[in-house]
Amino acid sequence: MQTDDAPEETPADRRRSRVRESIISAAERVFAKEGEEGLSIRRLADEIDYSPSAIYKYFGSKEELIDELKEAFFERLLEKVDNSSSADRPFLERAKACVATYVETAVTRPFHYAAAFSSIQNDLPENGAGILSWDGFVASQKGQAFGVLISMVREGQELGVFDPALHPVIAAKSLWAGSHGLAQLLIHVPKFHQLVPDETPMSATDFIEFHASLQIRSLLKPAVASENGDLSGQAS
Amino acid sequence: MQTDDAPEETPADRRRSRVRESIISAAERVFAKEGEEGLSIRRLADEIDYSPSAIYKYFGSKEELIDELKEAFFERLLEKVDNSSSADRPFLERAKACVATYVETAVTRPFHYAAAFSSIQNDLPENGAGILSWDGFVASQKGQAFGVLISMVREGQELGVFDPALHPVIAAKSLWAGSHGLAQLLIHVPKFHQLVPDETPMSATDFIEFHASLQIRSLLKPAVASENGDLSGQAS
DNA sequence: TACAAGAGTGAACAGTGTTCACTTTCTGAA
DNA sequence: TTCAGAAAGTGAACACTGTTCACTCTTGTA
Repeated sequence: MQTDDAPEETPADRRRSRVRESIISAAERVFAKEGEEGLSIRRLADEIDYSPSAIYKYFGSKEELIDELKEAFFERLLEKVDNSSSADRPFLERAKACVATYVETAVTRPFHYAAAFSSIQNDLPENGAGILSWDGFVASQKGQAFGVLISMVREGQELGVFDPALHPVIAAKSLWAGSHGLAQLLIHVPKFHQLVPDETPMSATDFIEFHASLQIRSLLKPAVASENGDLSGQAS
Repeated sequence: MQTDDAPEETPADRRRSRVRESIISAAERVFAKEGEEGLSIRRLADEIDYSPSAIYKYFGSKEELIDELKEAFFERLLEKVDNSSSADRPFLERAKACVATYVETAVTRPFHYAAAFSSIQNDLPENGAGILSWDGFVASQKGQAFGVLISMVREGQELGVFDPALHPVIAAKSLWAGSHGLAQLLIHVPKFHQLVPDETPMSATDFIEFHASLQIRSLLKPAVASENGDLSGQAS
């Protein structure tokens, strides 16, 4: 971002961004495998043959570095979800794929996804308006991915398959909650998807598919609900 | 637990468990307000007027201490959910209340709830059978709360309101994912529940209620789906 | 009263993120 | 080409963290 809009790019600039990139890619490698716990500045410095303090010439803090990893991840996530929602298929299939893709991508990089929802900021009661406005939110990567969901709900309503009584934004939030929850449980509860008493194990993909179906079903116009069958909950 | 089944309780025992309790309660106080980040052994020692190393005479590690806080929290959570699901009300109301209570209780102690789902253990591919068996899972506090959901789904099916085609365990997992997701988003996304473009803010409680309704609706037998109306998504 | 078990302590270890004075390297203008 | 100044890079240090360990002191028991 800061290299593109610069009118001139000197060799020093290129050198700098190359070092910066090497830090990022080393961080990405370690973080994807071991998460925030395994990623220490000293270790990172070791891997790229610099001193720990050198890293602070490129990133203000460890948090800033990790934020960049998370943002890049959410960019990929948004892209994938966006693609899956704009494919050339029947609407209900696309809707399901949209939710499923979100969960699948999240699970691909568990540490990235989990870290993005790890910090708790207790909102100060003084700033009554709230730190996070709607506009600020939709501008973020998270918000953009959320925006895809909203338009999906709207489309479903226009097509007459989704319940028109639902507020699109609020329904989308429910959808997001459901997808987020499944992703989190798959990430944090070891064998979540194949956790059953009797011997009918299910693949993660099948479970994601099933969950997506259930979620979409909850939004259907009551009249058409019966037309969307096949939710036996068994792997096909 | 270890004090009750002891045949004799000497004054030393009482003294010991009193100190232990003071550690726990100080930890609880700090953790509830500031989470894992604010809770350091040295600070805890300061608050109870002991040396840091003294704490290790009572708890093997910081993690062990926090685990106890989390377990106590999940005990409360289970109790509340259990109560709400066994109240004397129409089934669909109870079902909704069950989900809503889970989310509300989780949000009450955000740090406890978030911490319970914060560690990622990459399951080693060698132990193919999986670390977490079904039996081991239902024995845990999390598993017990999950068990309540399963019986709720079963009851709904027996009453003929829930889709009999659904596998109760798998449907319950979807339900859990949805509830968990909402709780997490309410905790981690600052103004999640009142995040709307136009001027129709919603209270957290109302949103939880709405989400619970949607979730229950996804399980309804297709035929009766139309009987359960009023999901406009607006605060009442 | 003597002895052993337990409670409690202070110092230390190994680790963390971060800062800062310092040297080295590079670059652009005189 | 020279030279000032800005970057790049460094090592030592600071203030933390969880944890351990040899040590003292208190307590209960034989």
